[in-house]
Amino acid sequence: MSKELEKQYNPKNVEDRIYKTWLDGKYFHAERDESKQTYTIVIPPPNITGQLHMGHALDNTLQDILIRFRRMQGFDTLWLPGTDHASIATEAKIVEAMKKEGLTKEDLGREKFLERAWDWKKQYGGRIVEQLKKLGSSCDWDRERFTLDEGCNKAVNEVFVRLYEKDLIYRGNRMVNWCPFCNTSISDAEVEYEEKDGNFWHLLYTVKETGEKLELATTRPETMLGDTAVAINAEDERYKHLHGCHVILPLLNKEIPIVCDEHADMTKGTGVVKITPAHDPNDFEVGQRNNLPIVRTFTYDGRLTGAEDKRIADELIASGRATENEPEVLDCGKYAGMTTKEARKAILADLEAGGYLKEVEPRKHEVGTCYRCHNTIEPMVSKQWFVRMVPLAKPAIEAVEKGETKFIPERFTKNYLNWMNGTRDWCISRQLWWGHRIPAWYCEECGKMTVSKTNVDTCPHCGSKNLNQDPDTLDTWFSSALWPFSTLGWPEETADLKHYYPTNTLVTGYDIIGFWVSRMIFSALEYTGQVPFDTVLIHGLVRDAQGRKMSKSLGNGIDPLEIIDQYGADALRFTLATGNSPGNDMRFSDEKVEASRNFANKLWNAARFVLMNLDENEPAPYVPENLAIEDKWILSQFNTLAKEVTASLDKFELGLAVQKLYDFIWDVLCDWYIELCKIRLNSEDAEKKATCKGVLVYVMSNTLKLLHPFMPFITEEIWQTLPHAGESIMISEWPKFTDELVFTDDETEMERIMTAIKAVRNRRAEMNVAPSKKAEVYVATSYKDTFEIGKEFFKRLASASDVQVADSFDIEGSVSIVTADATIYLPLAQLVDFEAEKKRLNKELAEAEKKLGFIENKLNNPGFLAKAPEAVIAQQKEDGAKLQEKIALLKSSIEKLG
RNA sequence: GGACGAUUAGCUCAGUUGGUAGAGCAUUCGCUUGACGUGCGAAGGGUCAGCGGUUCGAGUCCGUUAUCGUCCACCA
Repeated sequence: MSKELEKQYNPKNVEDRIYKTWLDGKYFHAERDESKQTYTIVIPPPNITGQLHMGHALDNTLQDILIRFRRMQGFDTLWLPGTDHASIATEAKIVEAMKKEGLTKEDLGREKFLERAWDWKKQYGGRIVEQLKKLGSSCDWDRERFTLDEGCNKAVNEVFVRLYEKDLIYRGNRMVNWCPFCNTSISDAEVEYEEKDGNFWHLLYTVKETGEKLELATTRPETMLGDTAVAINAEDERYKHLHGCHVILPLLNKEIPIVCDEHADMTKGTGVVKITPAHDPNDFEVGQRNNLPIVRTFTYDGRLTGAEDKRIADELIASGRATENEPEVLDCGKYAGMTTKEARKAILADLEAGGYLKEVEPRKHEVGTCYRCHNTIEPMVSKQWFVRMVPLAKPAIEAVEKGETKFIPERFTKNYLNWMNGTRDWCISRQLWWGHRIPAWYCEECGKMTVSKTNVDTCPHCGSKNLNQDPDTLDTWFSSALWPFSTLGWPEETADLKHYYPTNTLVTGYDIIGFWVSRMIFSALEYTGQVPFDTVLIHGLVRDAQGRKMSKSLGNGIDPLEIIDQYGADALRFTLATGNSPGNDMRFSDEKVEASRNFANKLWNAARFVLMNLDENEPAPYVPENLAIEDKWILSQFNTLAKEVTASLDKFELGLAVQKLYDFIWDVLCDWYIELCKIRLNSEDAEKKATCKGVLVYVMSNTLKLLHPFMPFITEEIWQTLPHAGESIMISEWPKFTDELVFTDDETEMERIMTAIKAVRNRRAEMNVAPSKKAEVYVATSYKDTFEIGKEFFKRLASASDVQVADSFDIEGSVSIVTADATIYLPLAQLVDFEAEKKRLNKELAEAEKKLGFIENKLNNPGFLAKAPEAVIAQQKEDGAKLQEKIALLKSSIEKLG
């Protein structure tokens, strides 16, 4: 025995050590090799605020499987890692930490705040990277990037300026989603709608000209101070007499017009809508169409505006520097300074007191909330930067329609196209400090704006030095959108960019197709003229055992690191890869990980068995001429496995690939081949022993290779102890299907023996015969040669004391077992109830005849014969013939019983 | 309101060119079998949600209904 393994696999003794050898060997590092085909994946950069969760574990397991597979296949592979600065999440964390010291952002100032943020990044930003390593991720860490590093920042500025110059980025007062809690605008994609209980408040506005009361409903009465019109539909017969009239806005006693607009739907409510252009997206549009003033009544921190707010706005307007759609601001008087919630209460009370509140109708409705803090979003007109989406979306839609980028599974294409087709201009400015600062400068002298890739200290319009850079930063997704090429050096024409771009596969969850995938695609097309990747592999969510989404608030998250600690990274990876089909959610449970751990242990012990049987100066490769039937059988099976696993991986069917490996290793290799090997290994025949060992080593080490992408640690550990050439399994050659290992006839013969053995075991178990009670076995068959070879197998695997093979036997009072190829007699007469035996055989006969009838029906069907493929017909004929043989044998057995 | 997904053994899920169904766990029976009890051998258990259609043949394709779920949508 040359080497010894422990009786149980202990991942803790293995994983960190192995990972270090991979790092030391530089196997993850991509060296550009022009002679090879490239395979590139860029990691979806995890947030630096993040801790590894199951979603990351799944996402990175899938990526690592693909990368390891292609690497072994000989591709020049690059898996490029990195992290995302996560502007809003990180900033919130830091603000929170400062709060404990009694500090605010403003106390510190921008520069000091950013210092803190970078310190925080240094301290915690690497945490998730270390956690990815625990999983076994084979990323090229030498190329690790950060969305806020110098290169990415350069790319961001380049893109911003180019888009600005093409008028695809603009600044203006538009309706945005404002989070008063995070104190920033967020994009449409970042709004989550939640159903909440609310009311329709039916209000009465008096018509100035006629004195009648006009009824209208609103879900947000607190916005009424900002109403600058009410709208009716021009076709609405009920209100035709009011065209051109006005209403008196309650509480303010302000006269506002009644306008006709398509937005007013005659079929809903009373057909009258109040219009608040500053605080409702629809109303903003109505205001635009009807030239209504925009009156802002909310501050950016979610309170009602007062005298000071009005003064600032008035000053701006007076200065002449206000831009298009600059809102006026109302001094809300007694309501000033109230939160919107307080204001709702106060305003409703006053409306009621004034007789303006007709009715309160309870109603559930969808309320927009901030994806981060889940507070209610206030729609607000605000001056922000936007990306003009329509011209950018068009090529991105076409590229996917043409199949330049494919989604797997295919159905997500529709999801993507819907998103792209419906998308509105993208609000990209954020009132945050942690992020890419907008490269625009405003001149205090002439008021003009300059957009530039580099710092501007002199105004190009007037020569003034009195310039201020825009204080806002860009949406985090703006930099992530450039990730596939900014990380490779773009806008420089770097060697990496030329070699590895466009990338191949993007692996991500369906939840960020809109946020991220779509933006990468249109960005890549715009700046690089190519799609960023050819395939998007979409996976689902990992849910808990009850099927609930894992979340912090529920506290039902399962920590992948704890699972790794308890069961090993391989078991975790195997669990995530197995039984999981693309795009579908999966449930995660300890039982599943246990099953994976058991599988690892099974493999480990199979390897132990092989090693126990090798001695110092072996291994010699097997000699093909000496191969036994079971050798040819396993080699042929392995050969098929290699073909199928490769095909499955090519098609991104990782779950199927892993299932095939599991079945092969457990059911074929361990349960049959290793058991059969014991016969020769325990014999004294040196040549047979050598052949057996040679085949064992061959099959074991090549199977390990196929399994390696899924379970990298254990396969490496075992492979290193087996005879091997090369430094590491992860850079060894991927097994290929080969004609030399096709042994169809031997497989067929082997199946005959196996079927018979299973039938004997089955009978013995039914009759409760202890395995220790050996019995003679008589095999009556026309395949005498085959069963002669199989004699020893029966002894080993079917508790046979001795085996006789002949054309037929005439044995009284024995159990008979019928397969398609043989009738087997067990002389266990004393255990047999012959009546029961007869019944059993008759039952079997009936089943066989039923099956045969079904097949014959098919074969007598002219339609089937004419249209079914030949292979299917041949198969049916063969099955039919087998059944006929079996039926004949059953009949004769029954006869013998009398 | 739209789109998509799920519905297969008690539970969790596979099933990819349409040929009457598989795994793991659970259950039952048996096993000190010299790799492994994180194991070995065996068994039971399914009109593949309902209905209709295409087809020689449908879990698989089409239509429809039901239940559950997800995403998207400006409905006062």
